[in-house]
Amino acid sequence: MVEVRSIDTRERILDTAERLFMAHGYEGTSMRQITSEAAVNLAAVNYHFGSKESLMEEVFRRRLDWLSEERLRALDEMEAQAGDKPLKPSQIVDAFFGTLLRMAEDENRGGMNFLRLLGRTMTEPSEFIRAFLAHRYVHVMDRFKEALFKALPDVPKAEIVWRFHFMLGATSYAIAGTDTLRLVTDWQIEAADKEDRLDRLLPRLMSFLLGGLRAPLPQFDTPESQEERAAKAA
Amino acid sequence: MVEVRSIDTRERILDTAERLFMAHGYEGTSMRQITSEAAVNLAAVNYHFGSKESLMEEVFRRRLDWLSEERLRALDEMEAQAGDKPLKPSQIVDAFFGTLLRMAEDENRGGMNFLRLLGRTMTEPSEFIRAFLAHRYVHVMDRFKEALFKALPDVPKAEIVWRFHFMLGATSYAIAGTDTLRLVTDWQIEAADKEDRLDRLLPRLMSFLLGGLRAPLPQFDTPESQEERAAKAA
DNA sequence: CTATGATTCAAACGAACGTATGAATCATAG
DNA sequence: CTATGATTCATACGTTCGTTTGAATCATAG
Repeated sequence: MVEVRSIDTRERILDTAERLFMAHGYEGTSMRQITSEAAVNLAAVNYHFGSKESLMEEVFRRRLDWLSEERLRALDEMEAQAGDKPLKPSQIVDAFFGTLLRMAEDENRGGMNFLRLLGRTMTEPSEFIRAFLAHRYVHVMDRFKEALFKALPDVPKAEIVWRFHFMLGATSYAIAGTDTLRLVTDWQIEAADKEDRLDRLLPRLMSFLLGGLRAPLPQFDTPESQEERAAKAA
Repeated sequence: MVEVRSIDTRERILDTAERLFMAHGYEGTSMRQITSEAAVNLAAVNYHFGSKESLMEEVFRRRLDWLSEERLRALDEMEAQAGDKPLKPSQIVDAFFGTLLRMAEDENRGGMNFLRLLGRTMTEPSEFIRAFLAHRYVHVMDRFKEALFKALPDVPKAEIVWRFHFMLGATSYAIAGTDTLRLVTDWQIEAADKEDRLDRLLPRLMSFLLGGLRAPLPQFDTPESQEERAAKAA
């Protein structure tokens, strides 16, 4: 067989790059940092991946290909069980965001580290990686969009797309989480250990996402009239 | 008077840096790009600001000092008018996030460009700028946290902090908006012009945020029991 | 054992980076 | 008009960047 030494090297590079890209960003991480911490030669990245950009793409591909399949599998199962009936919004949200967060519990699939890298990258201005993600996983987004359209037939499609977008943002921050949260508060929220925090994050986030997804529709007028509706709904 | 030529130079550098930091990130933007596009000498940044890091801090300080005052002023007015009674959550959310989005309509205060830079920076791993923001504006966050605690006395404080955090994330994505949204959908949401989109964004976001903020509390158990509650509440 | 292709290695490349320097140029006060 | 301090300028410094090269080393097939 070919590739005996190389598999270890490739994986070690990917693991290290994933960690450093998360900690310092793409531009802020140098090839020398990666290869040094991975204990491989400087030229190894270019040999195995071709370039720094291709390495970044592979870091994402390794995790997201699996995640996308899991998300679609979860959605397929639910739709098969529901038959003709539309899914509940909570099912769709769980298939998408729940599958993502449950991925964080599996250290072999990148754990929290990769999720935080993902969340940060979505807002980061790295043109090439955003273009890569957009083209490679657009079909997953489309499937979930369509599912939400069917589940919420009375809500304008534009509104659903926007709220899906808002949910992505909330989730991104939820994942980046512990660090950014210190910006909001210096007060110790919970002394619980990491496992516990992760267990509690999913229910917390799901409640928030579903509340936002099913909120009364905006009226596109003065804030006062919106306030009236909100007060009435409460 | 001193500083006649320098005021123009300073402002031109800040404007250009703001735009380029938004487009390519902090690490991805070079001093030579900034000074070249601002039509000033390469040494001008170090002369006027001392270093690239200090320039970045000034880019934020110039906008956020004003924004923080506006936010606190809005909150002060509402609390004065409410007397002893707690504010409505929608008022607090509008004072914080509404003030932010209305800032985007004022091109003299940075417009959408700065807001997108801000949103991206919150998830970006630039240690020094995150630390700067955390220390300089922590008192604003604390004021709004306390206001939410009073407005929602039955909701655990930890839950409020988390939901405030989720709201920040949703807003960050809402602002980054138009670009990232193409990742969610290639389909043309609205052909409306920029002004119109901005007008509609605030009501859309406010509905979502308030829906999330007032969602039923999570129970930290199985997803099934959460689904039951969600169905009952709908 | 030997040949072959895959992988690793040390070293170097040119380019771009942030910063520093000292002279030139400007605006203004006396 | 002249002196002074603020600002601009061209240029260079030392460092680090991503990438390339060609030889050395390895694992395996014949």
